[in-house]
Parts: sequence; structure tokens; C-alpha cells
Amino acid sequence: MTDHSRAPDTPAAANFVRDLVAADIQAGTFGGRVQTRFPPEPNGYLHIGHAKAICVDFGIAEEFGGICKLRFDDTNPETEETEYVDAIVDDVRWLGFEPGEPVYASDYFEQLYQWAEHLISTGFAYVDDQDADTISAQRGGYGKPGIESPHRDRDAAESLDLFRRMRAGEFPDGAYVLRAKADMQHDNMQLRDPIMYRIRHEHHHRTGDAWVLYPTYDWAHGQSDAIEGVTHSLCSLEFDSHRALYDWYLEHLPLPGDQPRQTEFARLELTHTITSKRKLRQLIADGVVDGWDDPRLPTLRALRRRGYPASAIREFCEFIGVAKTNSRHQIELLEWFIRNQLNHTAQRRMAVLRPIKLVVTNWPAGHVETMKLQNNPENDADGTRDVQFTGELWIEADDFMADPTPKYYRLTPGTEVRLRGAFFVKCTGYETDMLGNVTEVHCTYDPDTRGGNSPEGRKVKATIHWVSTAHAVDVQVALYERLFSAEVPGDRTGDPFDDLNRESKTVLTGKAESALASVAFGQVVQFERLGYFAADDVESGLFHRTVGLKDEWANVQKRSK
RNA sequence: UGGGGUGUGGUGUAACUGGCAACACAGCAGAUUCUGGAUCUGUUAUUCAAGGUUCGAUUCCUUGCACCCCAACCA
Repeated sequence: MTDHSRAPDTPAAANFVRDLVAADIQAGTFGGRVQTRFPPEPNGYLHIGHAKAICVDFGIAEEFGGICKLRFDDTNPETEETEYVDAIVDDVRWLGFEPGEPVYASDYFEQLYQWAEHLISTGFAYVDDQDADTISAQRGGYGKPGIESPHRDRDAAESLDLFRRMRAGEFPDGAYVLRAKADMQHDNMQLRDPIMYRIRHEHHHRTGDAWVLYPTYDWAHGQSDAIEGVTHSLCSLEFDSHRALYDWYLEHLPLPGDQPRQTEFARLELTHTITSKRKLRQLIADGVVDGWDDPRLPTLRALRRRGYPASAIREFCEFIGVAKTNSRHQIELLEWFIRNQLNHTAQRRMAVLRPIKLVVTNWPAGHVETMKLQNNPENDADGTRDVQFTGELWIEADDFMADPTPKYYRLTPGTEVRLRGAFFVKCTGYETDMLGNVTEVHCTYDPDTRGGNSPEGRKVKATIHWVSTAHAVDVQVALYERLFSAEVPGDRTGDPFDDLNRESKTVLTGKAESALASVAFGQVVQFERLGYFAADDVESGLFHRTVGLKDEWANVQKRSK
């Protein structure tokens, strides 16, 4: 992989996870071994937040010569589907990590079951037949101790019998649960006899109808880690209070090897973005966006379609580091990494999004000239391309002002600008419609400036892009703004949807140089002076704006207000 | 209400056993430029608060404050 970017050189930036793993290796913990896992639940698509987790999980393993497995946390048959499994594998690979053969928590259902019997036999688990509400009420509250279940001291033999019959499918959903016998008085609510198994007569995406008994996350996770030989189980901050339970289970089991250790770090949040799967699902259900790969979404599929390079996302994730502070990164920083990368890799093309006609009045009628333009000034190896120039061109509507404001230095009556890679032209006049809108601009060109330079060194303040009307091809361009106008969606009212930007997508039909017709699906090019645009990977002639160029002129305008 | 976690410029992340608070983005000013892009130079701005220990505290101690997480048979 060639790295064209100029990302800041931050080899192995310090972070506490890295320090911790390094210290473990130093101390010989786990025999110097490092193994992590990335454990998504296959109930939705991966998003930018997962990208960070993937980079941390796979990255740490890679860095220390360990391994990282992609493990599906498929303990809840109600919401999980194979469709998501495939998409997740695909997304991980796209991001640049090799998931290998994925593993599944459901691979361990039998072992988990055997361990559950072990816990019952040793007096650390029991079958309870109270309903969810009762159990919840008995759990007590913050500062209030819990009440022990009347079935807590049920005979191990009786629990075992019940548990086996639960497995055999003798009982309906919710009739019984298996609970850990921990401590109903514990300050940490997680330890107040948590549920290990619930009965669900549901079809599981992998085990089919083999089970009606399904383990909860807490009961499955640490044990799966132990079975696989995970050493460092890295997860997000909200599992902090689960760590005690994670350890509790492991300490009460005859483990095949070292006891894995859980470490929590802050998940990635971005300004103007939501990552809640539920809310993302709602955006789609409500028709606010067009699907899981709508380029306005933070899903990996959407970002990919929008033209975000995977390597730029990885660099961003590496750069923001790993900490325990709840934080929200400015999306502008992510965009900086995207631009920084694309600036070096994306070929340049000219496209006019809001065209007005420019007539070169002294151009020989019918004459066509072929100009050679550089494909990427940042990379000579990309070579040049031919672009046809004629006396009738499309230029961008905002590149002309009949009545210029201060500091505007594009085309205005009497001024001269450069048409990129072609000629200097001087504006001689313009026409308007009855409403006063400019319909056509007139100019003369200087034949001595062919290629874009004046032989006597005359300077020009601006360079604008253009397309010959006779050679232009139509392009559909989708411009995207932030989906949420607020930095923290929902900060004001509690409901992120109150901050929805209903005009986040604008589709225009623009005029582009003919070379654009041959852009491959998925390829990202820079429309000169406008931004980076990704050719849709299905719909021909459709371009998604990946990200705009930094716009100093917009800044100037804002300041003058 | 009990427990746990976290507080460093506008944002995010660093600072080895206590020794000039740094890096990036953003901002501002300038140079340069065939993209008002890129590049280059300069620059503004930071240790939650109050005490204490110390020659010296982001770091150690005490007290307080703020924010986040935990009472699903979700993960």
C-alpha cells in the first residue's frame, strides 16, 4: 500500500492501552502473548465508532505480534441476522484488516452450558422462576440493598434438574431463568444475582432451533474470551461496571488457560453525528435518508460510498488516540484527514455545477483547440489529459459578479482572469434576463496566453474552471451538508431529530469535461476548486460530494458580514 | 440516593520516577501559488476549584465541584 498522505508522523502515539499491553509483555503476563477480539453484535451495520474499535482491537494485536479475531456476539436470536454478519466481515476487510475466519459466541453455547451446570453444582448459580418485573424490583436501587429471591437457596440438584428441563424445551419463554448467586447487597448492581440464561423459543441465525436457552452478554462474553485465549478484552466505557462480574464468572470456572482481562476505553463520538443503531435505523425507517449506505450516514458502507478512503479513516482513528475521557471529536478533523489523503491521490477534473455561459467574442467561429491539463499537480506521475476548448464555455455562476463586492477577484466587467490551463480572458460585458439575472457573460481572450501563462509575465488574480459547451457531458452531483445541524444532536431538546437538517442533500445536474465519462465506479476525483467527488458504484453518471475543498472565499464573505 | 469512571487551549490527544505544559485540527497574520486548494512562516489560546506537601505540582495529599456510566431475561 502506497501512503500518499502527509499525515502527521505519529508512530505509536502514546495511549494507556498500548502502555498497559507493553507493561504486560514486559512483566510476562499471559506468557507474553497478546490476543484481542472485535465483538460486534450482528444486528446492524458498522459505523465510524466501530472503526475506532476495530483499529484499536486489530491494531494492538498487530503491533504486539498477537492476533485479533472477529467474533460475533450472537447471543440474542431476536435481533440478529446473517445479512449483518456478511456486511460486517466485508466492512472490516474494507477498512483494511483481515478478519480471517470469524468466530461466534454461539460456537460456545455447549461449553457455556456445561460451565453453567458447573456453577449450579458448586453453588454459584440457581434457577429462579420469578418474572422479570419481580426480579428487577428485588434488585433494589442505588444505595438500597436488594432482596434475595425465595428460590436463591434452591437445592443444587433441583436447579440442575430444572435447568436441564429448560434446555429440553419443557417451559415457555420467561418461565425460568438461571441466575448467578453472587451478592444481592453489592454496591455494584451488576453483581446482584445477574441473569445468565433466559428461555427464548426463537430461531437463531446459526444454531437454528437447537437451543431455546440463550446466554446473556455478561455470561457469554468473558467465557468466550477465555475459550479463545483472549488476553486483553478491550471494550467501551459503559462496561466498566461489568468488569467485576466479568472477573467473578471467570474466577468461579475451571478455565483452560489464563484469565483474560477487560479494559475499557472511550468510544468515538463525532460532532454533527449520531451513532446509536436504534436512531440510525429510525432515520431509514422515517425516510430521512435513503438506506444504510446513504452517504450522509456515519456507517462504513455510507462513508465508503461517499468516497472516504479507508486508509484516511484508519489514520484518523490512530491519531485521535485512546483514552478514558468521554469525548466528541470535531468532524472537521476527520474531514481534514480525508482531504489530506485525497489531495495526493485524486485526479483533477473540471465540472461546472451551476453553469452560466461564457462567450469568447474574439474566438474564431467553430474553432476547437485541445489543451493538455495536468491530472494531479501533486503527483506528476498521473500525467495529463486532453480537454477541448472552444469559444463557448460553461463557467460557474459564482465565478462572475456584475457588481463585485470587496475582495472578490474572479470575473467582473473589465477584469482579467485565467481559464485554468487555457487562456487569459477579459470580461467585456454580460447579458441579463428580465429579472436581472445574468444569463451570459462576454469576454475576449489573449492568444498569447495559451496554456495559461502570459509571455510578458502579466499576472492575473484568479483562475477559474470551465467546460466547453459543445463537449460537455451532464453529471448528476449530490451535494451533502451535515445531517444534523447541531454539534451535539439532541443537546437542546433531548431529541437528536429536532436538530435534523432537512436540506442535507442537494442534487444538481452539472456540466463536466468529457474525460469524466470514463471515471470508474467508486473512484474519487477532485472537481477543481469545488471538492472531492466519488463516482457512485452503481448508478452511472452520479457523483457524491465526498468533502468540499477548504473554502477561504466563504470565510472572507462570512467575516465581512 | 450508593458504587464506579473522567476532568489539560475552541476541539481532541500528549508530558519518563515531581523539573520550561507539547502535538494536531480550528482561529488569526503573512509568504507563495495556474485550484481563494496545497505548501511554507509566524501567532493567539490550556492543567475543574480551593487548600496542603515541596526549592519546584498536570503529576503527590485533603476537601469540594462538574460531567458520564450502572437498578434489560439488550449488547
